[in-house]
Amino acid sequence: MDVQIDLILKRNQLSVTGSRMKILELFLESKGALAHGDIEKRTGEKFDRVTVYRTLQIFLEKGIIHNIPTSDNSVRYALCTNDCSEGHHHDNHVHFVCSACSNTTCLADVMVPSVKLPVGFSPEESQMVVTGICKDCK
Amino acid sequence: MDVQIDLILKRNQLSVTGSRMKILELFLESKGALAHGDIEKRTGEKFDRVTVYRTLQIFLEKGIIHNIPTSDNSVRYALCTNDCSEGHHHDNHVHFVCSACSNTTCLADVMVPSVKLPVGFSPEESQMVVTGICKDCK
DNA sequence: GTAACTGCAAAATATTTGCATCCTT
DNA sequence: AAGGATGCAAATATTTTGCAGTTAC
Repeated sequence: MDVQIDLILKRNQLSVTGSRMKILELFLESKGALAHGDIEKRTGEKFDRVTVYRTLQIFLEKGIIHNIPTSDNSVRYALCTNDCSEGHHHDNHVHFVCSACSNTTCLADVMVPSVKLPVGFSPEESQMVVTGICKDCK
Repeated sequence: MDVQIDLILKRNQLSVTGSRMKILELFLESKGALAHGDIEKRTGEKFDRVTVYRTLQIFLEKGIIHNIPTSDNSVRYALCTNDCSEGHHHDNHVHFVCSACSNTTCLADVMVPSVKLPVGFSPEESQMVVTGICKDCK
């Protein structure tokens, strides 16, 4: 059991339970984003589907993970960077979706550029998704 | 009945039917993006749910509409600009999602900036979504 | 007239809710 | 011990599929 996992959960006033540790571990060790289905598969079908839903839900609320935009109808989640706090996310890097393997990668070093909006629009958050071929499918 | 609607359908080798005309009309008159649910509501519940699914599906295939990324789990569609052709979309403007009214607006004049990707990644398409307060909710 | 489109029924999936039980604190 | 988390069952919601009847061309 990783100390880091323990810490993250406690910092967010969450009980440290098996499913939460396991799911959080998954996020920590996977570079990219996970869909609900990925989690069910990769945890080895150990948890109830409902538990996964509820765990993702509460991680989202606590700001441990955020969901990233996708064009298909899948919902994907990724770990927030350290400075995310409850209800206030700062995940300003670009996400890359591979059209071959359909994995989503966080390009942590590529910041989302800011754009000039028409008058009347006030931005709160920007997200950017680039589709293409990732380095593993090259 | 609008000539434009007729033209768009014929140009894409689609039969001109009531539901297609109506749904296409909805897209033409709404500035922003529509979710499946919006379409069911705004057409006045006239069409079968399945027809809406199938119509969106074929519009998507033909390149009449494209889907835009969202962070919540909704799937939204917007009209393609004129130069979209089958399987090859050029919809390079930014989309704006209002966190108050939750409408999605196409910012046709704001292009998606290009970013430099890490080595190994080849981009095919970029999409950008800005969340905030739109000019109507100001 | 023929091929394509629609609507209905139903299947397959996905998500949410309630509640009794179990586990963390 | 108490409150929260889990798992099961079941209620909802969403999307897909098959097929017979209807419509556009």
